[in-house]
Amino acid sequence: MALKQIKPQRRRLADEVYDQLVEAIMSREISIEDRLVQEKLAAELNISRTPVREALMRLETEGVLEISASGGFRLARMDHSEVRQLYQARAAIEGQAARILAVQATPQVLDRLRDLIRRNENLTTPSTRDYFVANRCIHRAFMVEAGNKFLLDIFDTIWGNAMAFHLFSAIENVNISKSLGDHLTLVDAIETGDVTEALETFTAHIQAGFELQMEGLKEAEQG
Amino acid sequence: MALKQIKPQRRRLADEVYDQLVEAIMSREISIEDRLVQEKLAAELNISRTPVREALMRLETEGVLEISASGGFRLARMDHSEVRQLYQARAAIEGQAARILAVQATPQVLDRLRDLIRRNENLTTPSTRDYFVANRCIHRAFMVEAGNKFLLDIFDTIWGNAMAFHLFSAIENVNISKSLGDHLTLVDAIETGDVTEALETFTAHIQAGFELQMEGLKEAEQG
DNA sequence: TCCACCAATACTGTATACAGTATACAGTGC
DNA sequence: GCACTGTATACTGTATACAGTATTGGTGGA
Repeated sequence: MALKQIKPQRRRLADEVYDQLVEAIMSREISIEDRLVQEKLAAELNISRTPVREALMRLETEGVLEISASGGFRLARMDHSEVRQLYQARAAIEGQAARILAVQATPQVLDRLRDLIRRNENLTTPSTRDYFVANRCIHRAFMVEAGNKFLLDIFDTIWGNAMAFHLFSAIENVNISKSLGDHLTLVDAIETGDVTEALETFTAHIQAGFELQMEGLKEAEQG
Repeated sequence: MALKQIKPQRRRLADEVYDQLVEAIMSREISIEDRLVQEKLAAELNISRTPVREALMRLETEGVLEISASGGFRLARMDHSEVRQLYQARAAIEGQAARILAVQATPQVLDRLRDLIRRNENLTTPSTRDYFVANRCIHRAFMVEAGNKFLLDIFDTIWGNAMAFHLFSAIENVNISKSLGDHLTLVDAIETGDVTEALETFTAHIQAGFELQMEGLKEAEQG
């Protein structure tokens, strides 16, 4: 008898709320001036306040939401300095993964990465949202292959933050394909086995993304 | 008029519970085989289950606790591989801070750091706990001076994890003072202004801490 | 018009109650 | 004695009720 194992993770309502909120944020259904109030959301979802509260507080500790002065939560906003800081944190985490991979990556790992990159860079119907997802998928793969669960956790938190602000290649004003064609060279840098080379290549890639981002932000402000 | 903004941070019971749990973990009042059950804790603290639940779940997402199979939470266990991963994450974060400081640190910043290090390395009654606290205080100062709130957040999470396992110089079997005398050289490395030099010095320092840690773990297992 | 003060309300934090699920355990048949 | 099954128990997840506090809005007085 070979039955599939039933999902061991009991899915809680709070998780469901969390996912729905993330989805709503990414699809811009929740805007910067919306106020998210526990009672309202609970009524809308037809559940009690308890799981809603939990989801909201989780998003708050992750930095996606912040408490509004007049009660409730709203999308945290990020100024230029914070965007820079976020990219610095990204560089720290992903750069370290690159160092690790430079030392330990096997040919099989490199193949897997190249394969995944080709599949994800080959978008037929590219919306900005698709770009963001593909970009995250590619970068996440490096983290997974590096095999460090703490780095992976931090990565997810950072990109969760970025998601809230449509950062990391999700700004419309930028020609995103510029930054999305570059990922195979990252694998090449890892393949050299040179730790510093790998780090510098990743850092440069992320730095380039940062500059594109800042351009986009400036244009968005002027336009 | 330039008054400091009063922090309107309402202190909630969940925060209190959280702090008490952290304190209890650090002072080893909670051991690895203890099971933390919401109802029991709530009764002990004479409050309701709600804030207890919140504190426990916070510690769980931080990786300090894990859900026990038979219900309740218990201290998460960390094997050698995970300890290594944690140190890798540390190196990523603190190494990046070092790179930032190498670029932007002013003489005033360097002075402040040296001053704080001298005060903290000068322990008169050194318990292992004191060492841990002093060590964290020193390393945290670098993060604060780097001025990146994301890196600081991640730092706190990582050291929160370490706290749970008495890691990062809190193992008794190791001659801790070896690693606690080294911090002024970190400032020197930053002062050179050489980004790579700063990174490498920090990485080496953390690597040395890791090796001390592993020695301690091995001795603890054999003894 | 502006400010002060008071009432209404909006929202959160905490307690408690209820229901569902998993674990432990004892009883029954063999 | 052993395997299995039903039942009690333990614990969590969710709902709801209650209380306190901050914000809003309005009213009266200068």
